[in-house]
Amino acid sequence: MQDKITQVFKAIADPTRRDIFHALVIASAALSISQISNQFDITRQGITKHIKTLEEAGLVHIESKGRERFCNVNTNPLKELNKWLKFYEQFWDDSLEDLGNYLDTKNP
Amino acid sequence: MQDKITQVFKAIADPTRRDIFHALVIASAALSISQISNQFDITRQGITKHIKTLEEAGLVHIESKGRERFCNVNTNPLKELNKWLKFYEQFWDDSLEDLGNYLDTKNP
DNA sequence: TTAATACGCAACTAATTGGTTGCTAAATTA
DNA sequence: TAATTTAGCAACCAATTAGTTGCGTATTAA
Repeated sequence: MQDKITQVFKAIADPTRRDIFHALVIASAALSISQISNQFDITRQGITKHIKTLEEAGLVHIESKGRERFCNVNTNPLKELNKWLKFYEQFWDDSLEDLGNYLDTKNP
Repeated sequence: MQDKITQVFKAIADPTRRDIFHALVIASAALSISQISNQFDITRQGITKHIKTLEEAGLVHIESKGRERFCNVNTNPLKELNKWLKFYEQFWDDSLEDLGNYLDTKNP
């Protein structure tokens, strides 16, 4: 099994999954599998597989209600990616504004 | 062909490539293919393939000198990932994350 | 009670991935 | 000049991925 951060990176490395994830975030409500697949050109089963990947990365949490399964989004695992990126931020060659932001986070 | 941000996400989604990338960053000098492969347990050809992926994502730039090929790292493409994450930052929930950490320590 | 809906599971496929070995060519060193 | 080092290329392989179709089952609606 891969480590957590790899799971999250791989989950969002796929453009379709990023789209599903985004759809869930802007919906600001739990969406059923069918509701999601209606928005995409791939089959419901294809969506289910993507959802499972997102779920395993902790980006989606599923709640069953009757015959439906509602997908709740959770953006928190993205914090790990942010933390990973943070280290390399110091090597970006950038404008003074961004350097300022960096120094602010270093010296709050 | 995939779009740029997908290329960058996929490049760093692989743990070996993250390690190679990290090795290049902390080396703060260009490393040859052999110098890199000496640090890993996979073959030189394996490393070459990973380097190519990183190169196509813009995270590595190669400079030939004699029979050697030196890999220069470039962290700038990571800015795109940061920008992508930025949008979802507003949905992060600090208390839930703390609860998650708490549960992790309770159930390791 | 029957029909429709929402979904999971399994099997299958084609393409991609991460890795290997074997070979060749160019550049450097002895 | 001969041997060694650095590296690319091609072929191959096993595992994974992104997607499909077909079918069975539970839940809801008519």
